[in-house]
Amino acid sequence: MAPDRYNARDAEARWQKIWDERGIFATENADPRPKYYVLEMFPYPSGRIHMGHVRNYTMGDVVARFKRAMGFNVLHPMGWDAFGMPAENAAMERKVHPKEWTYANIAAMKKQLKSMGLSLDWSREIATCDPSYYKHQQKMFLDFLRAGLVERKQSKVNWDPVDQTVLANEQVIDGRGWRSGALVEQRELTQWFFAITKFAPSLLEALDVLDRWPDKVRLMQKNWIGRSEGLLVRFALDAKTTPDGESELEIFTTRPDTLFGAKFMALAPDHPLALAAAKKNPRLAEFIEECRRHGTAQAEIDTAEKQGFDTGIRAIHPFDKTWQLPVYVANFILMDYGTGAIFGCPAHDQRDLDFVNKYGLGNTPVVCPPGQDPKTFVITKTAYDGDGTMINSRFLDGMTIAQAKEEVARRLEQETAGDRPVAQRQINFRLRDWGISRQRYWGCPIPIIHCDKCGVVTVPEQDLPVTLPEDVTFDRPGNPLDHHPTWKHVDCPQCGGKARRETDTMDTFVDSSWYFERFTDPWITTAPTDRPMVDDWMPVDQYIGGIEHAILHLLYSRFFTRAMKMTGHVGLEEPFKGLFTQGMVVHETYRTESGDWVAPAEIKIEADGDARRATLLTTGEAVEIGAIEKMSKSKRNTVDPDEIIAGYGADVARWFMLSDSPPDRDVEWTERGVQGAFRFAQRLWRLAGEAGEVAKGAPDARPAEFSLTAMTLRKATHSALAKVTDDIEKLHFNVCVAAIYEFANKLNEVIGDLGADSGAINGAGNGAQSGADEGAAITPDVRWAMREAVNVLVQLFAPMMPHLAEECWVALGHTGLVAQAAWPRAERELLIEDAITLPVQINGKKRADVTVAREAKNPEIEAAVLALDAVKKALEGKVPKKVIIVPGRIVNVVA
RNA sequence: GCCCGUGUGGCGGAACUGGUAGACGCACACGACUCAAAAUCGUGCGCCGCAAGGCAUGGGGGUUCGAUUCCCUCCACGGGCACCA
Repeated sequence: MAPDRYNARDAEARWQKIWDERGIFATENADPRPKYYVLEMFPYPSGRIHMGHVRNYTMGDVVARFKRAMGFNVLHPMGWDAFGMPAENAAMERKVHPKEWTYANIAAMKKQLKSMGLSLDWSREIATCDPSYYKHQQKMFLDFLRAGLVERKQSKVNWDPVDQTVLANEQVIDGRGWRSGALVEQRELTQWFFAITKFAPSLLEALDVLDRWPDKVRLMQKNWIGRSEGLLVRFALDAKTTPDGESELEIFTTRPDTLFGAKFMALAPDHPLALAAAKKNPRLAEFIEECRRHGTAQAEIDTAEKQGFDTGIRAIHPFDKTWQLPVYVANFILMDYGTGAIFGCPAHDQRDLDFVNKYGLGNTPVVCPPGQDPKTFVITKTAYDGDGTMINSRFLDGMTIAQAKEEVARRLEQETAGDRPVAQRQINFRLRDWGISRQRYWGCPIPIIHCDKCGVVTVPEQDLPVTLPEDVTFDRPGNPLDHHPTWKHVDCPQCGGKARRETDTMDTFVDSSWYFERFTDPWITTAPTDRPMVDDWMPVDQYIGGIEHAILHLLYSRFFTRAMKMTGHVGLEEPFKGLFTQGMVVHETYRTESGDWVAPAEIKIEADGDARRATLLTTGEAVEIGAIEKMSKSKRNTVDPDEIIAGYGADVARWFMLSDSPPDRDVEWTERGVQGAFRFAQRLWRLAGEAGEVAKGAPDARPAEFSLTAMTLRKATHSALAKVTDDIEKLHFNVCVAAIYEFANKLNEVIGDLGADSGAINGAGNGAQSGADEGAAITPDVRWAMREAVNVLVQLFAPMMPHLAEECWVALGHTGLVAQAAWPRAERELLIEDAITLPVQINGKKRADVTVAREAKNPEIEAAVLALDAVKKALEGKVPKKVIIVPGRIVNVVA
């Protein structure tokens, strides 16, 4: 007899050890079964897992265990996104080496992950900070460079003058460095870039093919890539007015139709023509300097007024040589989009309108909204950007916008200036090249050497990896690689003369852009990937992670895979076939009267009628229960996975994570909910024991006939099985959980009914001889159906609560592991009933039910329905106007 | 400002392609067991109403025999982008 209570702590450690010893989750590359690659976004080794990890990895583990049971060769690996700033910060604050800190964290987190009972293949574990990993990344950098996918160019960056480093936009808070608090400067720096824009069309178009990605993420990427179709137009300049006799200005526009509404031209402050003009005009130079100071701080952009400076330069309208337009430098023109110059049509662009209203340049509407009288249509404060008919536009008048765009493009393409056409069609993207240079130590070194004679020289491949020096110091600001006394001083591989290593390292997003490909064969030392292996395993069938990576990580990975294809390292372009973005784990917040945040573990909550009261455990002081928010250290509303696992067990934590909310929405972690999950785990344990008793002595062979009780059981079994099978596939874990509860309730009910005959359950323990007497209520077919039911029950929850499932599996007399058992097949034909009960509506409101044979024809059903008292009463003897019968669904009588 | 999403009992949520709204869980109430508590088991639980019945999926309108589901409009909350020409 199994014990009454399930001891999670004991069982979980035991089963984890058994899985580990038998190596059942290590995946063979040479396996004839169909492959399935499930991957959760690998963690940054901060030192401790948090509840978000628990949720993420539980979901992936359910998929992995389910697919394994379905007969797939499942790849489910884990690794560490191990480079990054926190390690350097720890080095500065605690005088511990980044490497030491990182590996200690990895060890601690690995232990925690193991305690969750995840079915991971640890033999493929990788850490991106390991030279055996980043060596290949350096190799690919060189391959990309040869393929023209890496560029070195000047770019504006956020520069922290105190820490002497580049900051990402996210690290600039209110114009100040997040660590130093220093005012951030805009600096022009020479940086390494990946030419992601070369793939912009492909990255955009392929989004349509990613039909197993959330629409939301596809849309976000689409907007981020930002394609727009337009016309590149060369405006002639009045050379008398230009600083150095420049004769033309090229602009990009998506609205060539509005050319006759032009009132001015505008240049970005960094535009070459603006800079040339500034050399001869100190006041303009001052204006440009002013624009630069305002840079990228977002709050400023929000409120910044449109400002301009008339350069005195005059442009000539492409359709009218006598029409001159003033050329301004304006603070709202971006140098790195289009050509950094525009023509302004104030009537149909809000920014341009704001601008002319400030400088008194006027506006002329050229698109008249439908139903408006062109004679009276005026624009004052609000630009019109809708559809309409062209007006005030000479040969374009009367056309639609689309016709006018086409006509302008056609005419200007034919016209030439010099020997080139005045205009050409162009597609522009918002996407920028990916700057990967970071002035940091704890990252992948860029394998480049700078030689005064030879210039930029690549590190020869036989010299890879370029490893990080270990003897570095963090006692002063700036890049420790740059400070290192010897590391950067090398001989030039080309001329042998004195040269310097590149001291910038790569953005950590590079590290995470191909780890999923490395997992397919992390052992190969001669290349980043083993082509047959990577081609077999990729793409990742199901990738699971947070929505916060919807753009950067996922876009970079899509780029990187394309670049790897181009350089021969993989055979595909899209790395992730299915993507799932899970919601966050949120928790109530608590604060004392003095306003201090208090952790959930420090308080006690009591029911007070319908309300709840919280008090501080230590002092009994009243605590206010606040909003439900994302778990964060600052609000102190975190719950430590370790404590939950120690107290309730990993299975309970996993179950609760899956049970309450749909996986793509936020889930609220509550003590009540965890206790509910704990109670259910105990209930399953008892239920498996009781059901096992009933199932004892069940015949091996499937009975030819099933009694009503047995059929009830079988229907419940296969209904639950069908539902859970379908819903795991769709990742609707919360619905699976509900179906398992429902099935467990049903099983419990049947056992209760059987148990009503005292002694029945245990009476027929040894089959035929005693079956005749006291065991009369429990016939062999019922025992057989019960055995089927309880086996299925255990298998259904096995992906979610794998330890408890193994424990039950043994108690049911199985010798193998449930983790290795094949998923049972749902006999869906059992779910088809002979007689069906249809709801009967009268005028769309449900009034009765009618039970008819499954194959009953419509006239029969109609007759049965019209014979119902409720229907007769409603019709009051009249003939119904209409009777609608939806087969197998519903009947609606229209009176 | 532009784009997108969400809105169902006290709470989390379910509902296939337009077909019985509220599965399942939590909370709550009552009962059983117990000296007692916990655990467990049973019953009830959208709102109004004694009942018959009526009203209910953010508000208003529409399409339909029938709308949580489709369309229009308004409101609230959440997310993304943010001077992209």
